[in-house]
Amino acid sequence: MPRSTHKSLRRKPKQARSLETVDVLLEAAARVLLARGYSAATTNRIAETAGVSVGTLYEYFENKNQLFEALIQREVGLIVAEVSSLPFDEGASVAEEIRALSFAAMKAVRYGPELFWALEHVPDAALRRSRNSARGVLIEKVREVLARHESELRVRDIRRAALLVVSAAEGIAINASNAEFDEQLAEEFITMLHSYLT
Amino acid sequence: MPRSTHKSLRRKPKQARSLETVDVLLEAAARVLLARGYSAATTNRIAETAGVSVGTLYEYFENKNQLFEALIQREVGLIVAEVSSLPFDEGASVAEEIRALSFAAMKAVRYGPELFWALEHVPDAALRRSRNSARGVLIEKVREVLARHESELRVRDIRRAALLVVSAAEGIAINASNAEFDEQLAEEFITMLHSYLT
Amino acid sequence: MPRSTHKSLRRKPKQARSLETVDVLLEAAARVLLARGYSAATTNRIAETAGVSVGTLYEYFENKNQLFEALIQREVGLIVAEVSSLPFDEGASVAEEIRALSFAAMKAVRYGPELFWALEHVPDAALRRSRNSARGVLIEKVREVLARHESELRVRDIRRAALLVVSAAEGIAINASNAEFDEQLAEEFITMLHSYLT
Amino acid sequence: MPRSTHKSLRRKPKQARSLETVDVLLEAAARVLLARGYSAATTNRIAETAGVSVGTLYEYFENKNQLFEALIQREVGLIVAEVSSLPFDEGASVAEEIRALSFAAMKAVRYGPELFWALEHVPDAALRRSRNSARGVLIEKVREVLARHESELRVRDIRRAALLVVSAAEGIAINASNAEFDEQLAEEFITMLHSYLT
DNA sequence: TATGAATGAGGATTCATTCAT
DNA sequence: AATGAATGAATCCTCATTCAT
Repeated sequence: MPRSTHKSLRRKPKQARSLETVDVLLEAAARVLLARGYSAATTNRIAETAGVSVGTLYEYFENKNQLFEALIQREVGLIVAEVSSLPFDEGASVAEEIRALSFAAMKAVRYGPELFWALEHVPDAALRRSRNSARGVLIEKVREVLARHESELRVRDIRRAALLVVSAAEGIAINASNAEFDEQLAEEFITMLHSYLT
Repeated sequence: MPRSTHKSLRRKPKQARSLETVDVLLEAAARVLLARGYSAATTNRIAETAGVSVGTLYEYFENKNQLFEALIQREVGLIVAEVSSLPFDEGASVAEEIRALSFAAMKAVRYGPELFWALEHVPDAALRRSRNSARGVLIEKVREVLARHESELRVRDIRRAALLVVSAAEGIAINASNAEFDEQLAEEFITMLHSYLT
Repeated sequence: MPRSTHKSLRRKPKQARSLETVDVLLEAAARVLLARGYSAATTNRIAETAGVSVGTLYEYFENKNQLFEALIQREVGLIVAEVSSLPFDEGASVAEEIRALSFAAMKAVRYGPELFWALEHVPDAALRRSRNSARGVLIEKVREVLARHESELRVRDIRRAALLVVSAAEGIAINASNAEFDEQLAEEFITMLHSYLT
Repeated sequence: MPRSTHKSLRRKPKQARSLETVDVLLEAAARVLLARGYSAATTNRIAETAGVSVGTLYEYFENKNQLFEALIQREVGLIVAEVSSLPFDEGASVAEEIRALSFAAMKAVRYGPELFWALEHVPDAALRRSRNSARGVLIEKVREVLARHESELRVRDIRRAALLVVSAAEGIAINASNAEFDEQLAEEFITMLHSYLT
């Protein structure tokens, strides 16, 4: 599985060092975002946290938004990759498949949902698009699973059901940072999906 | 039932005009927020949109955050009020009650969920609290409904179920601005809740 | 002895009430200046302290500077009046006369030298002039005293001596708010003048 | 002897250019202050006068007050340094020593006393402290001189005498900007001190 | 490639002043 | 005469971005 490809970088990283720098910057962006919030996440602070100069940051990213865009794409990419690489299990039930899907997605959320939450504060339409496209992938994946089990299901409009499932999951993820969220709530959610679908 | 109480204003509005001005400002803040996003929602722009001068804005609000704080509280207050004033219907089923609750909440979201989404960008902990307290009210309301119908339900932990229901609803509301959201999705959601709960 | 005449007022105070208002405003200006410093002495705050509206303040004073100008003139006027009204004592020695002069001036400084200090922060050339003219009066008065005793004195240039005496006194007055300043320092000052002059 | 130490700067000047910039800014601050007064000494104007951008000003100074604080400390430091470095002359009389001290202090007042006068308008307690500490150094220096000549003196309380001398000098310095101040007044002042002390 | 000093447009906020009531 | 809400020019300060070294 290839690492993220970091498209649309200013300077194409042909050397190992450059690739590292990009990752160090994204890492720093994530850390600053989580630790101090978006309004404190200045380019200078991120560069400093990354241990490079602002100038270097701008060698790799056209502007601040593109840095966050890249961060989102990296994190979203991880989720998509994780979900896409799920082994295809012929004999699994809908419940089992949805369950596997959910946990695969959760596992890929490296910094916790808080990072996504913080990333919402980035005021750029492009980010909205990135996020939506990630959701699109998830919805599609869920739709596939549902389609494969169509005969077992009560729901008629499979596309809509997938949309509903992913949206609901998102709502729960968003609140995951709250105290009351725990493993059991995740299980309860799967129970809900199960009783809804079958 | 008064529309809003306008607590903690800088200048206590004793005259009718002042009261209007506050509302005009909140209205303008909401409009600018929706139309141009948080980062473009400058105090000058909001004042201009409201048709008053910046100075006037600062007559009524200590600072920018307090303006948005007031906006959140007003909107959240509307939801809470709407939900709280639901007529108590002895004979209603869980499904009916949840349905009524959902639509009451939706009805109170005057500017659509987009406003709440945009308000998340306000970098102030107080806002997070306001929003969370609103969710708390909704969760409690749902819990009450569930408790009243406990015998009909399959779920054991009612508190957790309420949390799940509200979180899922939030996820759907957040995506409500997308094209695919429609009345039918809302109905489907209620179907999901119904099959989960009973 | 007439009260201050309050020249150059916007609205000529023909009625008792107006005259009072002016004094109340000057009083408030002095109090705010002493209590909170010049930068906190806004026209709104002064009016509020005076118990009137800003509008009223502007009925009586063209602008903020003129208010302070009037305050300075009032206070300086008191000093000048006090010093001018000193009884002419034929038989007094230079030392006695200078002593009397010093204490007369000190007595007239109603709010303490701190007010003059604070008034220095008013950024207006006109005020500098007011203050200087007050010094001019004092210098002239001292010069008269010295001239009357010319035969007893060592100093040749009486005008210069008067300038020196008043300037030195001013330096001591400015530091009068410091802890170490006390009655004895004042006496020591008079001793200094005495040994210098005779 | 270094000109100024530039402590507590925002950006530690590691390069020659930075060090110059700080001095250029302080110079500009002094010039603007003298030419147009405190209320016209805006950060933008000072930066412009210095030939740099506002941003640069804020690279080196946390805020406007700190800029003036640094200016005061630099100028006060010059006086203290000049006075402290006075050669110790065993055989000198009190009069000669005081004379040397006075002229040393005057020489160090680069922009004339007007700058100190203008700096009084800076509304910050820290500045008051800086100024007072400078006075403290001068008083101490004078006290030392007087103590060394105690046997020749009439004054009993040497500390108080030093306080009196410095305060009087300050009063004269403050008025030094007036037309009538000249070299002869300074000499007359020294005469006064001499006749007072011995 | 990397650096970091410099830039300056833009934003939040204040406050002297006005004027309709 | 008095009021006080409204005004908006002016101020301080930030931070994304550039560019000479």
